[in-house]
Amino acid sequence: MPIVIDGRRARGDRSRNAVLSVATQLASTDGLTGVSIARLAVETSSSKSGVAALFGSKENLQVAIVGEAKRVFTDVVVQPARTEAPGLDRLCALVRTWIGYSSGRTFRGGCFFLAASAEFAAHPGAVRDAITEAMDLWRSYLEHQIALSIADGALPLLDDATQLGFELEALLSHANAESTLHERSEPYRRAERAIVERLQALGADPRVLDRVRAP
Amino acid sequence: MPIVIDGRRARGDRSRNAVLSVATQLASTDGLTGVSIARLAVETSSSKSGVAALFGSKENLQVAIVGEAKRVFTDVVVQPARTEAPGLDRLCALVRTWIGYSSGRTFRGGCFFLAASAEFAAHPGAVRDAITEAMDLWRSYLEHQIALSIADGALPLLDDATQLGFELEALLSHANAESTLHERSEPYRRAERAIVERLQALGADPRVLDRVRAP
DNA sequence: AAACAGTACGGACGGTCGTTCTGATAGATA
DNA sequence: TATCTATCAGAACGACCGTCCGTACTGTTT
Repeated sequence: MPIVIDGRRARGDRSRNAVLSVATQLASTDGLTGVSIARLAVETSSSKSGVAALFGSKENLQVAIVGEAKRVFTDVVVQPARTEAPGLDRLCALVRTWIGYSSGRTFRGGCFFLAASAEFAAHPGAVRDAITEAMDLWRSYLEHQIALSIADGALPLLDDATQLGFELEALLSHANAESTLHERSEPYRRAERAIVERLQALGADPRVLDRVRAP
Repeated sequence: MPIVIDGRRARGDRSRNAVLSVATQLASTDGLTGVSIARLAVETSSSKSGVAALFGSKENLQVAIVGEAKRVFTDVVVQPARTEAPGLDRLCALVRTWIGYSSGRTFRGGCFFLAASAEFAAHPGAVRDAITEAMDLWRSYLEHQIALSIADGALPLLDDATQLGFELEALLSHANAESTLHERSEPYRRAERAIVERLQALGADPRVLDRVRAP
């Protein structure tokens, strides 16, 4: 990624980011199909053809929105957890930051990727590929921390990292779904509780609760 | 619900059902917003205004689609499980029939309600109300079977039926999401395994596995 | 037989959509 | 200075959308 010195491209990037900032929010509630170039133009006080020219096509725009959401997700969920040591500590931190990301409505409609993946599950193409690539990256990162926990002996009763990854993602995404649908925060408490009890059942330090709950 | 003897209404009901049958399939992949009256007219070889007249408005059509999906869900998931005794046996049967319903693609896009609820989570109104009502009914039925299991002493280590209901729904819906997104059936095996182990950890008869797995 | 109700059609309505073309402007390059 | 290049605005396009109107046909009710 070369540093942008071209004033024209710099201006374009500023415009693109302004549009994408609005677009990710819109897409989390109305879907990637629901966000229209015309509407983005109105909300950013620019012309429809101007917005269209910035991305070339609607599909390109959708891919760019996914990329922007991935950037935000990394900033809000992954980066803050890097202060914790790799392994179980960081795994708990990721659970904590993810719940904060979802419940704090970083995106108005809850987790962007859960909304987008449900929308595009049956629509193969560049957009779905971008979504699955981002989600696969997140899953592999989660599983890596689980694998490290096993290697550390922090989860002595677990041997299948992928299985625990599946269960954690299930609980977190269901909390997101229930919370957005019923506009309540109780589901996050239920997910927290299930995760803590599951980790304890796998032989984790009982004080794992304090690491999952927000400080 | 009076029996229809009016020939005109009977004809209308036949037309409505024909449209709804196509519409539920379409909605499970393209969303309730994505199914258009014009497209339904083409796919049912009738006129656009004819289809529109059958439902009055698009919102009414969407509510009717949810109702049709609920009917199908009851037929495919709830009814078959009624052969098993209330309590843990029926709970296991419901898990089994639900996995069959989702993995067998009763709806092309996987579970209709999970797709619809994700789409309408941020859109209050009659459609979302219909979705949540159907899902709440299913949840309460699931929780009721869990409560009966507790009362039977079949889950001696469990005291919170709602919590287990949350966990089961999380695992099942995540299997649906992963399966539709990656077009694989492995997630259902992971959900099965997690559910069986969870029930066993709560003190259920170890042979609970045979009741969850398809015969 | 007459009045009414429900289903279906063709057609037209205003609106939104994504895309494309033209031209103006600002900035980089030679 | 002259030549590209990237960002925009304006205008128009064809396609699709949901809704409404008038009309015809069928069946029910009185």
